[in-house]
Amino acid sequence: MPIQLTNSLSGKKEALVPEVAHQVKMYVCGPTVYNFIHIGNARPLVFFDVVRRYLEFSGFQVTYVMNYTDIDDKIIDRAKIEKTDSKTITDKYVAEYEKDMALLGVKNPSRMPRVTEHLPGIIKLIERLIEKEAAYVVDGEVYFAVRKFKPYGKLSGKNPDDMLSGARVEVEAKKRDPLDFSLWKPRKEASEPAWESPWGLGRPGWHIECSVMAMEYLGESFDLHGGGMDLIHPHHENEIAQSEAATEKPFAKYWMHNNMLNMGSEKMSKSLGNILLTREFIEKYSAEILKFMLLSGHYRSVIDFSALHLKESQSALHRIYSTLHKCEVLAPKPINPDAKPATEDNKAAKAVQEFWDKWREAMDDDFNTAKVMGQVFELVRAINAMVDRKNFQLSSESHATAVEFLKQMKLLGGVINLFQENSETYLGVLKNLALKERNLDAAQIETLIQERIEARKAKDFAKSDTIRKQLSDMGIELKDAGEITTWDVIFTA
RNA sequence: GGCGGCAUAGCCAAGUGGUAAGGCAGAGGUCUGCAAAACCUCUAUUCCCCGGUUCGAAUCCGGGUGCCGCCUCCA
Repeated sequence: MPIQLTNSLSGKKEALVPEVAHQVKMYVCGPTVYNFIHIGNARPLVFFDVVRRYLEFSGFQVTYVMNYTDIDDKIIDRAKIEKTDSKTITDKYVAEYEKDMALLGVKNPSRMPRVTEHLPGIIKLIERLIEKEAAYVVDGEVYFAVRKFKPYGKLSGKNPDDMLSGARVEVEAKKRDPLDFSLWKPRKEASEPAWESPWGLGRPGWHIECSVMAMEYLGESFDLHGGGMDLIHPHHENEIAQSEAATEKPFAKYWMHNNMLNMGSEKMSKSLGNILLTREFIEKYSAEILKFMLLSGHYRSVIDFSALHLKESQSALHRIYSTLHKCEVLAPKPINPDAKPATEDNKAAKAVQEFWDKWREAMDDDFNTAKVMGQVFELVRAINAMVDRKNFQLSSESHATAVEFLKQMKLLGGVINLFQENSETYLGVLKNLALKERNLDAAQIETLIQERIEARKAKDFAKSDTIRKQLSDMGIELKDAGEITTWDVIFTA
């Protein structure tokens, strides 16, 4: 069964058949490097990394290109604010972006080219378009002639004739048609970064860079182009127009678009100001929860970010890690040769066995990570039923299941970029984050717990309960498993 | 105004013709000194509304309604 994906170009699910067998060439629009990224920006970063990982896992050799847009008005503005030059700004935020990628555990794309390194290619492509009369020059500015490219609108479904009515199309006297967009802009101020070109000093427009960099590293036709849904028009539509007008070949065969992340039922965006920085989120709640939230919904659905949603995700993810933890503890323990397998053992063994096919089937079907999460929880329940039953003894069967469970989860985790952490570490990190947030001290908690253990031994339950109440008021939850008492931090929204 | 997308329980969320996954929250039970955790059971006769196609629809078609996105920089 080949991998199916929803192609925005056709609006339908299609089988992924790359141009060259066993190789996928993919391009995803990267960041404009003038600021830290917010968690909405993290969505395509995390999702397309999963796409790449799953393709590689499925045996494809993937060439993954993600660009840095390091020429842009906002960069120039930012440089003014920080009283420095564009290069300093872009270098800084490229480094910060890479830090965020590392924190998210996102694999480095095969290439991360920058626009400033591709001026010759950009100029060459613009010249090619002018030769073909798909573009024209007016006073040092080069425009793409949208009407010359007949299929314009094939990705977004927008008809050029409809686009003018009621739309906010910028009317510029220099343009032959209001829909035409800029390929090359002349320099306005001496302080702006600018490059020599046949049309004078200036810089490239926004869209042309992606066409050039994609073609440079992937060829004039390649397999998969990704990005956020908000880029469909005009950015991706324009990429298609420029590229196909120049090469007269299909640009990308498949287009995939992730939906938005909303905050307060509006798109999270820098211009609206309703943002939460990826860095802040990770410091406060961990990267794991962010990834879990992003992958718990289908990539084509809107995710509404809220405190409640966050809390639910924390609890849910905690459940998975607790089960991983149980099995990690069990794995090195000696097997009881007298233990006989119980019904729960058989059920769990079967669940683990079937898991492998199930999650791959879900991933084959348009990268349905949300469905995979459901499957994970079903498996978790089966494992819990085995491990937590009364009089559990580690039979060779249950031991094998626990070990296989860990193995399968690591395998899946390697694909969806989750569950890679040692559960002890993960749960510990969560605790520390929560303690820090509440200004609590772990040593103090341990002391109280020790006192309670003593009280319980002495059957002084009144004192034991007082201490437990005291801890619960601090947001600490106790779990007694026989002689052993562990603790957790209660999540708050 | 045009073009996309979405609408499933208190909340989050899978499910594109065969009779509603999963998670969170809640209720009861097992376990426990009592709890918590875990497990078991329960919690949408019904999938925004109205028509239609079909033996059969949350799923397909037509018409509404509502929300989001894009048409300006945006993942």
